[in-house]
Amino acid sequence: MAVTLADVAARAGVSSATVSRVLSGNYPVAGATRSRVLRAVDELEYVVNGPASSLAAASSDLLGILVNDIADPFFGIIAGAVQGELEGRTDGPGPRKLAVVCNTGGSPERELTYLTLLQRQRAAAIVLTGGAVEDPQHSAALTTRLRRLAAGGTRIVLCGRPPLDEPAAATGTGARQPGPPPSGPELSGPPPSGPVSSAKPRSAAGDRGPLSAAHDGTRGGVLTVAFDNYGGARELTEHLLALGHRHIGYVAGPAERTTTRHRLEGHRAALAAHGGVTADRAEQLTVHGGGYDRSCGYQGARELLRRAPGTTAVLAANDTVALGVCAALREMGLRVPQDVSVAGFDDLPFSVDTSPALTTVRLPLQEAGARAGQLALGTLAPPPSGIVTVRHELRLRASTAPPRTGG
Amino acid sequence: MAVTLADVAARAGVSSATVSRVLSGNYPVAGATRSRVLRAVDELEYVVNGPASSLAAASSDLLGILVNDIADPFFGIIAGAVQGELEGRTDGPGPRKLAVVCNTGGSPERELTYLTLLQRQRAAAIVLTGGAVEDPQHSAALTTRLRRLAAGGTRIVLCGRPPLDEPAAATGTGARQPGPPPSGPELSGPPPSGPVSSAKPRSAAGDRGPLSAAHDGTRGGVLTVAFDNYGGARELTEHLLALGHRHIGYVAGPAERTTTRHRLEGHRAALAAHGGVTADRAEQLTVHGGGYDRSCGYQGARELLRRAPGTTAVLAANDTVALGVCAALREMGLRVPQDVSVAGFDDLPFSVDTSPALTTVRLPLQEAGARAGQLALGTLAPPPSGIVTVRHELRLRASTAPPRTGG
DNA sequence: GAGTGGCTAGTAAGCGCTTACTACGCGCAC
DNA sequence: GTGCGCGTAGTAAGCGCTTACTAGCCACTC
Repeated sequence: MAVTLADVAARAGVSSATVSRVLSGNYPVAGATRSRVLRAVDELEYVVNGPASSLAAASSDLLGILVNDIADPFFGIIAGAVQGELEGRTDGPGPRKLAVVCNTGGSPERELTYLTLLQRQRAAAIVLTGGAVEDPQHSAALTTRLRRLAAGGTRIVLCGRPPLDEPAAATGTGARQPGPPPSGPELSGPPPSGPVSSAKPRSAAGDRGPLSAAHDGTRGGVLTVAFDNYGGARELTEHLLALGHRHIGYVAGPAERTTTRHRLEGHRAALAAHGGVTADRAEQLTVHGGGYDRSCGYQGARELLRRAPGTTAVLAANDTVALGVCAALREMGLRVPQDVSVAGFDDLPFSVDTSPALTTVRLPLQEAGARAGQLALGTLAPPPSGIVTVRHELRLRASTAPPRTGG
Repeated sequence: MAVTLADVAARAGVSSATVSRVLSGNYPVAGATRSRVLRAVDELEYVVNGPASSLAAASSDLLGILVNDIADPFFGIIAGAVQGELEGRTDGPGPRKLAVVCNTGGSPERELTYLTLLQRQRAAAIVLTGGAVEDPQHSAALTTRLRRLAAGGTRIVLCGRPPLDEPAAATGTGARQPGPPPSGPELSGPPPSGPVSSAKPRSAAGDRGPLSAAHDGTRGGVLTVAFDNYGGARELTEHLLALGHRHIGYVAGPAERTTTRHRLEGHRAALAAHGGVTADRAEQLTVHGGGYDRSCGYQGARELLRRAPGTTAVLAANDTVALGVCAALREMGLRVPQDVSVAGFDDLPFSVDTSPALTTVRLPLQEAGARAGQLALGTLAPPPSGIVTVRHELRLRASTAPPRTGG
């Protein structure tokens, strides 16, 4: 049924080895022979058998991308950018590598399951995007898993989640570590090595054998493209404080996610630095949602305003959540920003078009995805630290304004 | 380095055939043996070699999904739903099949390229989502290609694009065929077979040999989950007409897409049926954008209002475009809906939260994706026609209202 | 007590491709 | 003229898994 290499070889009057060489182009073949082969390929409409090829060559041209929610543009943009990089590398006619996008739904089990599936396919690289779940047991399992994959030659890139050695991921205790006070939002700054996890108990699961030195970068060869969620949130809160707000609510994402934690910690840090708000009060003004979607924002805002009717500003876990917050406020008869200011995070495409336009923190998702793709492909040499940090940027728009009364 | 079947077999004291059987579970193995094998698998952390397995079994567990824009929630939702179906089939621990999401960016060439890539991987099924490009040459090439893949045993499902036999896809002439006047928006109506392409020139490319009867369904085994873009747009326009609007602008999507054409034709049909608007006028009030994104809506609205300042309502190609339209109107000092009514299409999650909330046509993307996934997996028996049509539903919200003056 | 059939498990032949190794032919230097 | 080396192309040994076929074992039956 299917046309094989041998068929093409017969038609071109050469051996199958020659055909293989022509197609992979990694061996000198005389011009005449080459074109004869190519013609035969064309005439027979031959399409390489990927599995056979992967088996023989012990490698595949699959690249896995794990996302928490494929319907969320946040991930769509990143995934699209990663794929864009695959196309750049046109080793022949069109892209050679294929991206496998896996929707984990934020579930640790599925994350692990997909990792296995990808490993089974012998994926050449895997990019894990978005916040990680902070369950210590899962973190340990995941870390071990990723390290082993990396040691086995699979390129692993984390995009938008903390590097593997980050305290919360490598520590066995259940206690939450303080957020990372990044040295700055700059591109590929030096690793914040110093104060990080001094008493690190070498991860819970048995670390069998010395993880052979992987391609490059430290941290067992697991590369990272990091967002400065902490810094972004802090700046955003500082903006609100500067406007005069003192009753700032926070509708956070799911409690056990790194992204949630870092943003929240940045927020709290700004509050603490300013001094006008007690930790207790800040705690009271924080509501955790079950996800990063619109309805969480809606419910979160209602809960928040019930707890603290005097709230004059609401920070949302991200732009989508902010949308829900706005809807709830509007429904309660509160105007944005006259009665309550609202700010999001991420600066998704729609955020500039909401009314009022949303104040938010722009994360260069496109760029982050591209970088992650390059790291995964080996196109971009990773910095010594193995960590590339991308810039964020405050986007001040119409949804935030000074509070009506002085605060 | 890698653990193989043989290693597991040795450890369990059985032959590799037995291990294979335990893992695939398609052959009786004594309980004791099975558990011994399973333990060995566990201890060795064995992960099947997918390529080898696919090669030997002449099948793979990859399912391809082609989308026009992965950053667009429209596609994200569909893709997510398709993947959801894969997980349902837990033949073992977790999902067995893997979804490969390919971002074509709406480019015909890339569509073909990805098809080749998927064919190379011997994907078990391929789902093509979203509107198709109507270039006759490309259509012919695509049709031939899909038919051949289907004949070769790959399940092909079109989701949100017309069935293969639809006039514009099978005709060699450049002339645009009239839009499909669907019998109704009901689930799996009979195929509108009759009047379709009588003088069909058997497609441009050489149709070698009789396409062997594929699994099921007509149309060469290519299944379809269809949206009634035509009907939805017509109803939406009827709604506007009923409100009293007579100057209805249309900011359409890219001209050469089936989705664009069908929606536009539905719109025009409503106008024609109503009688109050001439075809010329309708033509004048139509602006084509270069894509389905926000900026196209923004520019389109500006262009439209320049051409026809008296416009009292604007229909957008989809919700995202509608967002851009609203932004442009707002910028021009026009209020929605007091000065100009705006309506979208698709009913994406954010549409209920815009302000004003967007009137639109709800497309059950989730359901469509799920059905497409089921068809691709063979879980859902396709109707005789091979076409499943999903319901749409008008969502009347705050962005549409009667025009200020009587029209 | 030999025959029969139902379970299990092993044997081994590929699946289609890659690639180390080998073979051939020809020009050039000695 | 012989030898060497380079540029090409063929040979064939796997890659790790699936599966048809075969074989052993045991409980029954006639």
